[in-house]
Order: sequence, then structure tokens, then C-alpha cells
Amino acid sequence: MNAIDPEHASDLAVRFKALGDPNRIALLSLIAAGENAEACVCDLTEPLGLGQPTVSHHLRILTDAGFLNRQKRGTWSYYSIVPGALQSLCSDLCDESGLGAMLQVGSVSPRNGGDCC
Amino acid sequence: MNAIDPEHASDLAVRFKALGDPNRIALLSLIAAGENAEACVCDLTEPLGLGQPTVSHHLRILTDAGFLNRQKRGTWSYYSIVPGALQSLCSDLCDESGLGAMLQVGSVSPRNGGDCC
DNA sequence: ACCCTCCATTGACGTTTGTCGATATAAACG
DNA sequence: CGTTTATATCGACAAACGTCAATGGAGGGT
Repeated sequence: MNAIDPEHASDLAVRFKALGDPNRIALLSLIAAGENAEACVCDLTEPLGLGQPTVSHHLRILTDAGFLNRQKRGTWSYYSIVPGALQSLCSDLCDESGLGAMLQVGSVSPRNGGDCC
Repeated sequence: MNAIDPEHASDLAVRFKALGDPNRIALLSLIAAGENAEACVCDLTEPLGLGQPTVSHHLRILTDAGFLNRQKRGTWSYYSIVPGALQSLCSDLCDESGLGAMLQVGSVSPRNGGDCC
């Protein structure tokens, strides 16, 4: 039961940090709620009240962290959720840090239906 | 299937941001690996190679975000993992953002044994 | 060809963050 | 009471971050 490898810790931190901004959380939510669970930049800039470069910047961070897919169709860039990314993050944290043993002791009791991470 | 509430997005972001630093990930791992799954500051400052004020600072952030418990015994402060915190974070994200529908479509296939978030 | 829309990149700016040294508090121990 | 030990807090400073205005580049339409 050793401590986590520094390299793995940095990788996990990058992915968690990508989720550590309210506008990026809102982006994931907006994309998930869009038609076909995808959205292009022009659909996202207005509901967030942010400029287009800022939205592109956040989308890039989420994409680099593995949470979004980008697909260019014509002039538009369509972003979609990478399905297993959040589970992978959580299970990687548990596996690589030895946190797994801590986690089922908790108060969430019988686990939810299995429909979430 | 509306987008997430800004207030909820900020709350989630604060919690994710607390995990968005490699030293804080290492702290969680070290605490989980300690005797009785707890540790005091003096046990943590050396394996991380950080000063004592810095370690206290990180522990405070993790505690404020709900991932650690602090218990003072004598001169020492013992920190321990809050069992359900990580699951709560993930399930809150899924519930409040509408990401839940996206997540079982993924490539993690049959889900791991259920021993992690 | 020209223009216009959509998007990514760059440069700049103020803010936040991670880190340290110094100081403060608090508890045990002589 | 004075000293030592273990932590928390404060102040400072460099680095990273979030944001915007401006620019660039790729397509589609006229």
C-alpha cells in the first residue's frame, strides 16, 4: 500500500484541474444537453456570456484532458463528450493512489443504480 | 435536459479544483496509506519535499472541499479521508449537469467490480 | 475573386495559485 | 513559568490561469 507515483499524480491532477472551472463544467453540461449530445462553439459562447476565444480555450483544455472529442464538419467544430472519461479518471485515482479501500466505507450506502461513475 | 445551474457549477468546480494539484493527490494517497488511514502534518511534509506551511495549506484546501477530516489530538492534527466524498462529487456532477446519460455509453464496458466511484 | 462566417491562435492584462520565510498559537513537559 | 514541539496563519513573490481584443486561416456563398 505505497503512495502514488509522482508521474501518475501529475496526470490525475491535470485531468481534475480541467474540471476545476465553473465555465468548463457548464460547457460539458451544455454539450451533453445539445442535439445529438454535441455542440459547436457558436452555440456555446452566448449561454456562457464569454467571448469566442475564451470558449475555444476552455474547449481545448477539456479536449486535451480527454473529456471532449472534436470533429470538424465544414466550417464548424463539433464537440462531444468522451463517454468513459469521467469513470476512467475516478477509477485511475482509486487504483493508483490506494484510495479504493477508503471509498466504499462511506455514507452513500447502497450505491446508486450504477448509472453514474 | 437543461444546462447546469451556475451556482452548482461553481460548487463542483471548487471541489474538482481541490484535486487539481499533484501534491494534493499525493497527500490523499499518503493519508490513505498511513496507519489507521490517517496522518499528521509532520508525517507528510518530508515525503512530499514541501515546507510545513505549504502542506498545511494543501490540507486546508482538501478539508474545506470536504475530502479530509481533521481531528486534533494533543499537539497533533490528524487528517483522514472522508469516505464518500469522491463518489458524491462524481454523482453530483452527473446529476446536476445531465452528464449521466452520457456515461454508460462508453468504452469501460461492463463496469469494474463496483469497488470504485 | 470577394466577402462573410466560424474557429484557432497570439499577445496582453489582472487575478489567482503554489510556495516559502517569518510569526503566532497552543499544547506538553521540564 | 520557560522551553520545546506541532500547526496554523500572514506577507511576499513568481508562476500559472482566465479573460479579452486583435489577428490569422479555412470554408461556403454570391
